[in-house]
Amino acid sequence: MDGSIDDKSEDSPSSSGSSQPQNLSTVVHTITAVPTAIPNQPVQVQSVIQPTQQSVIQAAGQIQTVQVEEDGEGHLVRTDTDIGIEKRREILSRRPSYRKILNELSSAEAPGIAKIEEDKEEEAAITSIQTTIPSYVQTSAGQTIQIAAANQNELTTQGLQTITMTNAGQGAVTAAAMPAGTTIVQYTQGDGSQQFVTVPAGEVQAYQIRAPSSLPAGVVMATPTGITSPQQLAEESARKRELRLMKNRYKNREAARECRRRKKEYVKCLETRVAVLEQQNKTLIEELKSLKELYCHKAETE
DNA sequence: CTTAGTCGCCGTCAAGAAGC
DNA sequence: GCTTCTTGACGGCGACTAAG
Repeated sequence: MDGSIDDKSEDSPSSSGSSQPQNLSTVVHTITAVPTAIPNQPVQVQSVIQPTQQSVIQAAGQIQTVQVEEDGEGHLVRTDTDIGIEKRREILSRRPSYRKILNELSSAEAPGIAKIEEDKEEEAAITSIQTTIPSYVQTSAGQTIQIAAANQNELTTQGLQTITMTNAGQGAVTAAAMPAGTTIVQYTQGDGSQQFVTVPAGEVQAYQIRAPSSLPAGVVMATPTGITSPQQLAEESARKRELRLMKNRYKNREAARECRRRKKEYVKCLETRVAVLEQQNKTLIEELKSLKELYCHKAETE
């Protein structure tokens, strides 16, 4: 069950994401779990959480204050059934991202925890495609052919220096989900990095290399010139679709990596918090013990 | 040595959220 | 409304380990 957390202790302002307690003393909070599948049903949860954790979830989900009453057995029961439930459920239908959670945690926490940086690696990401795709190409014993650019000015404005066409229609390429006979068009940029596009065999000479604005810098679409028949148009659109899918898959691969990294970081952060809290709990228990002893000793002497 | 089970990592897809 | 981002779920793969 995906539950929201609502603070029942003293000053729980649902409006403020900024007024977070800075000390890490243990506070008993009431967790009001809002069932997403069974609406308006009171739930009974009590737990001990930290102020920062509570503030995180408040900030992410903008939780409202809810009425909580104690039932006969000492459980805390949520009793409000009126406005805001739908909205809250809507808000909570998806948990906030790890990036948000961890950044909130970091801002509330001591400065030891680093924030998750925004992605500023767009260029690096595009560079890494060059290290991925060549593995399909280098294993083939393809014939390399130098071709001339159809529009030299256009190419030079894109920073291209050489264009190399690699005839790589062997098994290594077909294993990479490319049709047999597919030709890889490879070109080298000014910085020495390489890019690849796929072109069906037999159509190479009819192609003009261009760089459409919709693609990331450096990725080139190969567009056939003089296509007239519906079949060629269909092939062309299929090719474009495949290229788009390849691009999406690549981006998602990177995104999944990032997501896993953030998740790991988030879990690590939580584990650290658990360790800290356990230690604090220990200390507090010891403190309570010694105070009790002191009090008993004093009472005995009087 | 082989096999089965487990674990961690990865790529992909799909769905929802967020941005424009 | 469309595109991009984020993340859960799923399956595949390799490494490791214990049992036979």
